[in-house]
Amino acid sequence: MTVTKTRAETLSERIADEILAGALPPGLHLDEQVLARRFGVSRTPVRDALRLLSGTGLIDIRPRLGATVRTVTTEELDTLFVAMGEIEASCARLATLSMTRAERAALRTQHEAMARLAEAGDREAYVEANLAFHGLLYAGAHNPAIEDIARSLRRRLMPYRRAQFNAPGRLARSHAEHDLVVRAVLARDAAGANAAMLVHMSVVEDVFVDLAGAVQREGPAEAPAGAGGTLRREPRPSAARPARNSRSEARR
Amino acid sequence: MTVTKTRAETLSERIADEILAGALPPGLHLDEQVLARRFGVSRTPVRDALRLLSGTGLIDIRPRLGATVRTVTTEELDTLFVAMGEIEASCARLATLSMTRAERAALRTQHEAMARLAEAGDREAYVEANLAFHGLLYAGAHNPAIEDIARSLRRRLMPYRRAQFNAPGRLARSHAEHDLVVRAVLARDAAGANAAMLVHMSVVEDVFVDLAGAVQREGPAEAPAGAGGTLRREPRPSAARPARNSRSEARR
DNA sequence: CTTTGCGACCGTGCATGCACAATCCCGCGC
DNA sequence: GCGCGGGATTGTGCATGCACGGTCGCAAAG
Repeated sequence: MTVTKTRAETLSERIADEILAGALPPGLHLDEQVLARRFGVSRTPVRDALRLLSGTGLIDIRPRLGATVRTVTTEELDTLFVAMGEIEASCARLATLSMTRAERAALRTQHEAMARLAEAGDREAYVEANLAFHGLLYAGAHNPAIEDIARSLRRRLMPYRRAQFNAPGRLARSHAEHDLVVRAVLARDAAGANAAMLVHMSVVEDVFVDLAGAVQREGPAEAPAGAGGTLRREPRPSAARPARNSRSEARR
Repeated sequence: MTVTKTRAETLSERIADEILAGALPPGLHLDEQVLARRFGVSRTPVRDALRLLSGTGLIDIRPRLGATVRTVTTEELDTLFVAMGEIEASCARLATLSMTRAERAALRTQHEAMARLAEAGDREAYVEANLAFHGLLYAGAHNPAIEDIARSLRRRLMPYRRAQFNAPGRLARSHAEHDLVVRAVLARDAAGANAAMLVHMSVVEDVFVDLAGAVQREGPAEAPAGAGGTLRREPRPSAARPARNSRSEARR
C-alpha cells in the first residue's frame, strides 16, 4: 500500500493552505526558486506542486510567465457563487432522493444543534457546524462526482465566506432558511429541497455582495491575513458596483 | 503576449486526445520513459503533462506508482451521468434567465436544424449538432464557472456517449425531449427548462446504461478504438448488472 | 504443490545544469 | 522631455543523472 506522500503533494497542500489563509495574496507571482528555497527543496517538486494546483483553480500558470495566485474579480466571484448555489441545490435534491434513514436522522440532529448555536449567537461554532451541515447534504447525495465539484467550489470560495455571518441577524435567518431545506428533505420533497437550497444560497450570495461592496468602497482590511481582504480592488473605483446577481441580469 | 505553447501543454493535449479516442485504454499504465521516447522529448515535459492531466480526471497518479488511464466503473459512470444531468439542468435554468435575444434565436435555429437532421436520420451530423446545441445552453447560462464544469464532465463522458444514438428511434425521441427544453427556455419558464433537461439527461443515461449492460454481457468490442469498448469489464461477470439509476435507488 | 522470504530490476521522485524567452533598464534618437 | 531599441538579467522550460521505493521472479521451506 502507498502511504508515501511525495514532496510535491505536501508542497501543493501547504501552498494551497497559504493561499486560502491569505498569506499568499491574489495576484502574487509564485517564484519557483523562492518557494524551493523557502521549503528547502529543489525546483522540481515545486514545479510539480504548481502543476497540480493549477487544476484546482487556485493558481494560474502561463507559459514562460510562471504561476500567480489566481485573482478573482467580483464578477467571477459572483458567477462562482451562482454555480455553488446550483450545485448545492442539486445536492439537496439528490440527497432528498437518496439519503438513508440514518443520514436523515443525522441531518435532523445537526440542524437542531445549530438552532441552539444560532440562539446563543455563537458565530464561531455556527460556521463550523454549517460546514458540517452542508457536508451531510453532499454526502447524502450519494454521488462522489457532484460531491467533488461541491467541495472544490466551496474551497475556492472559502476565503470570501468568512465574514458572512457577521451581518446582524444573519445567524437566525440562515437557520430559518436551513429549516425549509431540512423540512423538504425529510418530507421527501425533492423539488422543494432544490428550491429551498437555491433560495438559501442566493441569500448567502447577496449577503456577500453587500460585504464585498463595502470592502471595495473602503479598501481592503489592513492585515494580509484579514478575512475578505483578498478581494482585488478594481482599477476604477467608480462604477465599481456590478449587477448584484447574475441571475437577475436577464432579458437584454 | 504569449503564443508559445510549451511541450508539456502540447503533450497533455495529445495524450488526452488519445485517451478520448480510445487509443490509450482505461487502466493502461502510462510509462513516462515510453511516452518520452514516443514523442521525442525528455521525461520532464511528460511528467508536467501528466500532472496537468491529473486535474482533468482523465488519469490517476499514485505516488511511486506512476500514472494510469482512469478506469471508470459502471457505478462511477452512473454517478457521472447523474452529475452531468444536474449540471445541464442548471445550465438550462440559468440560460432561461440570462440568454440574450440573439442567443435565444440561435438556440431556436439550431433546434430547427436538428429537426431536419433527425428526420433525415443523419446520426453523424446529429451528434455534432447535439454538441453545439448543448454548448449554446452552456454559453447562454453566462456563467463561466458552471460552463467549465459542464465541459469538463462532458469531456470525461465523451468516450461513453458515442453509441447512444444508435438505438432505434433515439434521434426522434431526443429531438422531442429537446423540444420541451427549448419551449421552456423561450417561454422564460426557468423551472420548466430545468425539469425538461433533467428528464432529457436521465433518458440519455438510461439509454447508455442499457447499452453498457449489453456491452458488459457480451464483452467489449474487438478493436481497441471501438466506441464503448473502453468500459472496464468487472472482475466477476455474474451480478454485473448494478442498480440502473442512482436516482431510483433511494429509500433504504 | 503452495507459500514465503530475498534479491535484482525497473520506474518514479528529486536534484542539478543549461538554453531560451520575457522583462527591465539604460542609452540613443526624435 | 518622451518614445524606442538593444543588451543584460532573471526565471522558466527542458535535459540529464542519481537514489530510493516498489514490483517481480526465483528459490527454499513447509
